[in-house]
Amino acid sequence: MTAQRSHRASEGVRPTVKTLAEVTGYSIATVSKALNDSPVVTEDTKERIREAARQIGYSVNPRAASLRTGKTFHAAVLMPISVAEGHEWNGVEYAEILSGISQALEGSPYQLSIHPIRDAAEGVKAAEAIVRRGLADGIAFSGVLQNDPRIEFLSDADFPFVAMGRCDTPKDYAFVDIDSHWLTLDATRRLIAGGHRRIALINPIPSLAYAQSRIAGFRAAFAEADLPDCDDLIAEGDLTARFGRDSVQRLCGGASPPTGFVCVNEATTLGVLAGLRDLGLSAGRDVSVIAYDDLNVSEYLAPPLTTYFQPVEDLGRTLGDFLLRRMAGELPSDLQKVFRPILIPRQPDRLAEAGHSTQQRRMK
Amino acid sequence: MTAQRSHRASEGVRPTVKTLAEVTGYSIATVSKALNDSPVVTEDTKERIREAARQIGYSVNPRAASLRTGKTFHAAVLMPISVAEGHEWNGVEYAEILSGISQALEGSPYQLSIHPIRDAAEGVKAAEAIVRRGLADGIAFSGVLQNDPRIEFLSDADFPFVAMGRCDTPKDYAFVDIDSHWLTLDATRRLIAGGHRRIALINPIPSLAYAQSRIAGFRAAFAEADLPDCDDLIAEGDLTARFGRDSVQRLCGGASPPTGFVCVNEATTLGVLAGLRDLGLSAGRDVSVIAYDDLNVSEYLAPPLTTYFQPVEDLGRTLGDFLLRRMAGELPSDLQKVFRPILIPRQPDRLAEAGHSTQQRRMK
DNA sequence: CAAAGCAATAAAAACGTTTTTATTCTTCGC
DNA sequence: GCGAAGAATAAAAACGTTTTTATTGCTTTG
Repeated sequence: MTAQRSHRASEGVRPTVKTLAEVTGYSIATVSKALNDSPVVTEDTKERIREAARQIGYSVNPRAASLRTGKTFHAAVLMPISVAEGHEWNGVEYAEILSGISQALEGSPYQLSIHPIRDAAEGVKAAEAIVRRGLADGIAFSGVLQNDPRIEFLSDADFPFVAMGRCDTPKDYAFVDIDSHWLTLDATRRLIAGGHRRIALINPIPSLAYAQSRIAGFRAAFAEADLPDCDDLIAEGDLTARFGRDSVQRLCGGASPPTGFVCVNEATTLGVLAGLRDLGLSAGRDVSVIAYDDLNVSEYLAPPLTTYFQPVEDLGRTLGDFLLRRMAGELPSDLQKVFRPILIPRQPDRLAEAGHSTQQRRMK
Repeated sequence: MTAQRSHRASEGVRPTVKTLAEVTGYSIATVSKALNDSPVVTEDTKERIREAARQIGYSVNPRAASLRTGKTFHAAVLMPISVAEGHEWNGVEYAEILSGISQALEGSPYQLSIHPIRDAAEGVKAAEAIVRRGLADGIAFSGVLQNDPRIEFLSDADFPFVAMGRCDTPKDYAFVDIDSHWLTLDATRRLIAGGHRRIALINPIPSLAYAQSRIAGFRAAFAEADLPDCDDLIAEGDLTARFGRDSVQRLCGGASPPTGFVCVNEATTLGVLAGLRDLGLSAGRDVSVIAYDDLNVSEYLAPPLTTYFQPVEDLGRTLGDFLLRRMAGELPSDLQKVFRPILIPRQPDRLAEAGHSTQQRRMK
């Protein structure tokens, strides 16, 4: 009738349960029950009604059903929107996460809706709005902080959610995560085994929960080898290429510069490589760089890098699966999974011999 | 009452217009009209009712309103989900697009919901479902084909939509796009001016509308310089790094290999650089490579590349803005915008002197 | 000063479901 | 053969809005 829905008028009015009732001769109550596979209606009539529904192309109006049942059939994702200035690539492959979640939701009656947030604080506000206004039946989010207010709030509200990332809250919540502690432990071990003693850790901002796991793993590697730690070589910042480049600049300007780097994502790794080139250093020859990939990119870098690879889409798929199950009432304690990335070695990652040492290169 | 909404029980029942009516002493009709700023209710009562709404934290139930009005207050995005195998990065920064759209929708009553699709055909099915089942009030999508069935369908259904990309349909539809013709024309010109005569165009699959624009611009540059075309040096494929690398391999194996490359996105460019290295060739010395960036990445490549840069987030923001306006009834002809990327020169892009020629390098 | 007009608000209907309650019709036990 | 039980279906209420129609109480006007 209005301009907005003129498209409906052109193809006749949309069929409802009432239409279906008239067509089949049953009451709308029976029709509704039949379509919802209620046990009180006989199999024969169910089949007849379903057939008629197919015939006239009936599909339920989700908002009407929602009004009655209170369920929204929407799953919300709190998606960080870019804040890095100058359109710096921060490499967070949210498209992959969303793709994974979508795949999990496919076939379910749930729609995916996204709520943009700039930081965790906005995340709480978004979550509150979703719960209060009944915008969705469950929430997914990533970038878990050490004390994440979203986890606090949603746990207390007893609202279904799944987080990508762990933190040490007493609440038992559903999550998927990457084994960051193992990752940096293993990567640092590898470099130590290669003869490196001064190793840099390129890390995200410390408020993120996994940043702490990475630091712990990093430290553990030195501790178990009875070596002095390299806490002075931990760089923390946003995950842009610029941050990677700047970190190299800063770290290599110190008295005892690193010979090895443990990186955090594709964008920063790209920046680290660029930073090394700035100094006339070459990864694989003068220094060793180990990457972490959400995407499959390190193979194409110059040089191709040893990397820990975990397709983030897989995490997304599990996240979506967990969210469905959480919304169906499963307990958080049954919905927790930690992924261990696979190591793809592409470099020996050994300390360069003296002739090519970092210190000498830096002189020129 | 049910387990699913136990979180509501804990914080009391959610206020409705009825609550608000009881609290203020007005009827629910007046309350509703007041909240919708109807001219028939006096300013005094409006203010009183609004104040009460604030007091008790009332917010409208969108699904109830939707049921009555027929509007859904959802904007749908058809998002391609990854199909490239082996988790190859295809560089389509959908997160940026979504971020842009979100920003445009912020402050409006519209929610963003995403519908995963694998190709344009699935896109039509998704669009049909959205229209038929009334899942959203408008649709946005990208990856426009030469004869895009989604445009055909949605135009005919008179359903609001905005596309990212143009095609030469007779329908007048709303779109945002990048000036691909100009881009490849300008890039090829630049290489020709630098002395290059054999230039490769790394292109997406030909069914995409912008693939044809790119080819046309590419050809135009040779035509205006009165030079033989390089149609034999057009590579077409999915936009992965692998495709870039493989294309270099194939093109440089020919009788008259390219000395210059016009690339299509970050991932392919990365692949092209890797492919060149495979052959012992170096971009900037032996051959010239010009990139196109959605993200700001080319600065960090080895070597930093001349690039045409267009932040895709800006396109997304305009797309979202157009979609809002289209849903509000504005005409498609007023909602069309073409973005021209900016050139960021980082290399001279001149043909290498004989001593470093491509042919010689390839011998070793 | 009574009828008409108008401004403000209230009542009621409608949107399309689901669910609770009511009705009909068979069947069965005694 | 009659009441009760039970199976199948129908009727009605409810979800929370918006919108159409109705009511009330003033003002205005001839």
